[in-house]
Amino acid sequence: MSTTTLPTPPQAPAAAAPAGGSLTEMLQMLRQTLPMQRRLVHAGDVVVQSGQRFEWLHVLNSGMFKLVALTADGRERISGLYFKGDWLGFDGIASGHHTCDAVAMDTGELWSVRYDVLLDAATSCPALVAALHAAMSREITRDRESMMALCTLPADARVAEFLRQWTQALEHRGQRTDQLRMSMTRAEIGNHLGLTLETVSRVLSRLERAAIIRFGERSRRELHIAEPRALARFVEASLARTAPALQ
Amino acid sequence: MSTTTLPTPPQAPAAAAPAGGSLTEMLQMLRQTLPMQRRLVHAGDVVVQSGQRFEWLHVLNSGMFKLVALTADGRERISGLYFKGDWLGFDGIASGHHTCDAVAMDTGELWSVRYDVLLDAATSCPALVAALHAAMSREITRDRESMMALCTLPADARVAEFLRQWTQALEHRGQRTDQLRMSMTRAEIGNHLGLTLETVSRVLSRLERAAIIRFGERSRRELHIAEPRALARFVEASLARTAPALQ
DNA sequence: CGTAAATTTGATACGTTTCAACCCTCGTGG
DNA sequence: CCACGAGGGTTGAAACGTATCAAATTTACG
Repeated sequence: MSTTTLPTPPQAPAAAAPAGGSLTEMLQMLRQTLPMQRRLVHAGDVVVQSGQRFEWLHVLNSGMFKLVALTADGRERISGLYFKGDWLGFDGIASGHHTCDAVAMDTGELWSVRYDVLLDAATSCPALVAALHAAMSREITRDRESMMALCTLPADARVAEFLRQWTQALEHRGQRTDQLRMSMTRAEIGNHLGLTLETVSRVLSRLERAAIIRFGERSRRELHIAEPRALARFVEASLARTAPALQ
Repeated sequence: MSTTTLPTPPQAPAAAAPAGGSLTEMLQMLRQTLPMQRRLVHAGDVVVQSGQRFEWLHVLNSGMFKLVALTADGRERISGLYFKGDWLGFDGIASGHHTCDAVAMDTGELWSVRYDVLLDAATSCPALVAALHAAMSREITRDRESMMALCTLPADARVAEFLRQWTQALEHRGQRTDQLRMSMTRAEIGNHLGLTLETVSRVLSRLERAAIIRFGERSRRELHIAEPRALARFVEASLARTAPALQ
């Protein structure tokens, strides 16, 4: 590596400060500085549609959304899950049109702002730019992390890692992580993970037998997770078993 | 191309206009409005390092880079390839630190600008914001598209789709698409695609037998692609064969 | 309640990995 | 000049994991 570090000026730039602050701070800041349209959504509501002209950005105040992408050959894939504080609509900025559907998975509240309005407001409020860029940056790193896990891991680890990322997302938002209400069917989970619904079902059963998850008494859509870290350990164990492969 | 029309009347938002204009226009605009540090890089140079404090954004003026991510358990994955006009470093904005290595794959020229300097300049130049947002948005959609292909497809289609995306990237940059100099080893390609190097090798041989690609006389690192669209057709054919599965 | 959808579980088929052998090219040094 | 070794690449046979197909069972919902 002939390239040494870049010429770094001595004074510490503000650029390196983690942008955006806490989640609730960001939401409060947005509400105070932007004319947001707030509305309630219900499971199944499509709030962004593929092909639609890009005009709005959306911020989730509550609820959960899935992003559904359509491949060239007509199959559709769930490319991500979104929670409180996440933004929707970034995909439209570059081309002027959206490339995915965003679908509500339960009732929630959505804040929407026109992109041009946001840009105007941003010129007089640097915190707004910081929040926007932080959100886009997070989206990039999050997608990347998700891809790493979902593309590489064997089925066991893939499902476990999916649950781990989910609980982690809840944890970051201060919500309880010892139980999950899965609003997705096994087929949807499989679709998202690149597995069949049967494999997902089998892995969940295996995770239950390993006492890492427990199903709700009422429904196997509810998961109890006594110790979220057990999921991470399970993923590592799967890798240690199967992957001497490096590089 | 309406790159400079940002503050707009409410009815017809410029937000929907494809931002950034052409690639050469964007590069020219950047050079004129920003104090960029230009430098040459060579194969193997690490221009961004994981863990490094975020301070700079980089724009590729020429050459090709790979982004290398490290998983929690120490494996490393090539999470993307970058070409002329692409930006590097967005992953650092949110957290203040980079999460990937960016490594040059051949000689090229890199333009670097401090993020805080860019933000300052952006307040007086809307086109700069537009270009930045467009680049981030493109990164999001590109990663997503790449994930769709690389996670879902069977090995044959995965390699073919990888080549297709590569030639498409070259096409968008006005470079010749009938031949590829693969600066990656089979192992690196496999690493990126989630396949073993043997499988990559087999698929490439199969693609040659199917007369979709031809190897260079000198080296099997050079590919001739008579008709890039044949790659797309091959991907579709693979899917038609294996995937009655929908939903 | 009754029916359709969702889920679980098993047996088998298929594709990819693994392991192994061999080839080729290139640079080095005897 | 040729022998040699290392790294990259190709190809084959067997092992493994997941998909597929096919039930049986449970759950959701009008």
